Amino acid sequence: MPEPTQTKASPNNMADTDIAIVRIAPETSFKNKAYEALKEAILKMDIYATPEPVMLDERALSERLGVSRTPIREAIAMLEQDGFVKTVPRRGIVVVRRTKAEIVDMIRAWAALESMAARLITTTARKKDITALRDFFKDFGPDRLPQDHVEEYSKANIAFHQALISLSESPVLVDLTNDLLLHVRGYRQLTIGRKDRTATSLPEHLGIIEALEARDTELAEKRARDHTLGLAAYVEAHGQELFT
Amino acid sequence: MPEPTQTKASPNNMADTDIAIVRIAPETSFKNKAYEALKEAILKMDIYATPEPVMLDERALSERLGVSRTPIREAIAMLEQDGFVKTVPRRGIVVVRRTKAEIVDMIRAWAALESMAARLITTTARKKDITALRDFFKDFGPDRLPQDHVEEYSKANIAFHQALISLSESPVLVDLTNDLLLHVRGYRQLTIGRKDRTATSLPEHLGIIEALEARDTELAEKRARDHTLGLAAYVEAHGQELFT
DNA sequence: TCATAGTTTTTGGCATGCCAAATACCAGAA
DNA sequence: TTCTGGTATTTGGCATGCCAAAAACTATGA
Repeated sequence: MPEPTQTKASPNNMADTDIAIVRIAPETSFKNKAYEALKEAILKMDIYATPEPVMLDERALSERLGVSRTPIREAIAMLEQDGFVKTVPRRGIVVVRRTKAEIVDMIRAWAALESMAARLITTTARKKDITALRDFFKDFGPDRLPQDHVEEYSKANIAFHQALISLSESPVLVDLTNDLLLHVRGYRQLTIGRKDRTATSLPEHLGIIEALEARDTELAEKRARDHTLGLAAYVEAHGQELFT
Repeated sequence: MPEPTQTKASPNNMADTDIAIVRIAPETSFKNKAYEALKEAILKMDIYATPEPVMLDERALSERLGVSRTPIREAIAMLEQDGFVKTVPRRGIVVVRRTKAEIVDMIRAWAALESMAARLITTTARKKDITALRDFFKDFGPDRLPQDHVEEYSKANIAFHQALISLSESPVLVDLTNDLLLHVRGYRQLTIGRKDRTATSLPEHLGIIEALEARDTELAEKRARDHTLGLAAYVEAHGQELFT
């Protein structure tokens, strides 16, 4: 379960000279530093490139990061909760590889969460915030097609989806989808062949925005859901060769 | 992110005398035992009963469980990933209390996932499995009203929802909702005043089942969503006095 | 009595070292 | 050369002990 993303400042009213002293920087521990470092490293590496499973070594990592094994082990335990690694007792720590079915499954869950976000947005978000979603695609149009700038469009795409979810004002939806995205994105071959999907993507995005602006709850929900379910179907249909 | 629930037996074909030797019991480590024990303890305690935050002590726990602090700390790190506890550097480990807004938010996410499950079920589940969902409520009817046996109905209720999600054959949906349920259930005052909601619950459940049987994807999704969103609205409206 | 400086205690963070299981490696026999 | 038994090595699991920050406590003085 995700943490609430916020770090609420305690509203305790002290004396009159209350200068919003929140509490000095928690100086992130080695454990957390190791967690972040390992997580980033895992997301950066291309897990699906090699047929052999990717292994991690506690001692090597501790040496690499300049800390003892203890904080490393705690970080590994956290990553295992996230589902990024799996430690096998006297064998080693292996970076988890997702099957196509699992990726598709995750995208479906993502679709569920995003459609709920769309639903909430129609009832609470401000008009200007909704309209601002168009800016993510302002560099694309009939004269500058997304399919001709796949990499760039891909970034705008992800930014759009994250901004969309954020508009729901729901920390749980935000955190859950971010977690899912991390897993799905790790499967970067998703980029391959995305070209033929990119063409339909932009109009669908705009359709979602329009429904949101119209405060059409049911339509916005449906469009958001179908759009992401479309991706799931695409991966399911065109992804087999990408998994060993 | 949740682990896939399965523990797939490796299908490596050895010699001819392959007697399905799967791999001796992994003998769960102290770390995992501690994790399970602490998790259960946290879920069992009534966090919202006292106004003071509930604290945990590493040393006390290690003594209590008869292990050293190391596996305890690793278990704590895992629980922190789950969002059950929060360790504050030189202060202690505090069991996280959810605000009403957070609980409502979680229920909404749950609604999203469950409606997607309903959607999937209409296209893949077997008729007999869907019909079997009625069994959870076979002990209730016009002559034996749910609101007269709230405790019993509550258990049937949860069992029904979990069985429903399972029918989706989606490990991700199952794991995510289970995680959410653990947090929501911890807020056990949810039981209070549930009596007036129980009356409408049963018909709604049956309505969901009917839509599933009719393979009406849209209707099943809508009914599942609205049912759980109804709970969210209920908590939002009637739950303020339950949070300090 | 109350404020304050100084001391002790508590508490999580972390380094170290040993253990046993699993594996890799190697020499000797067939 | 190949199989086999045994030994060295690797690897995660865990116990221990010390450290510094923060809190609790105490003695001192106005």
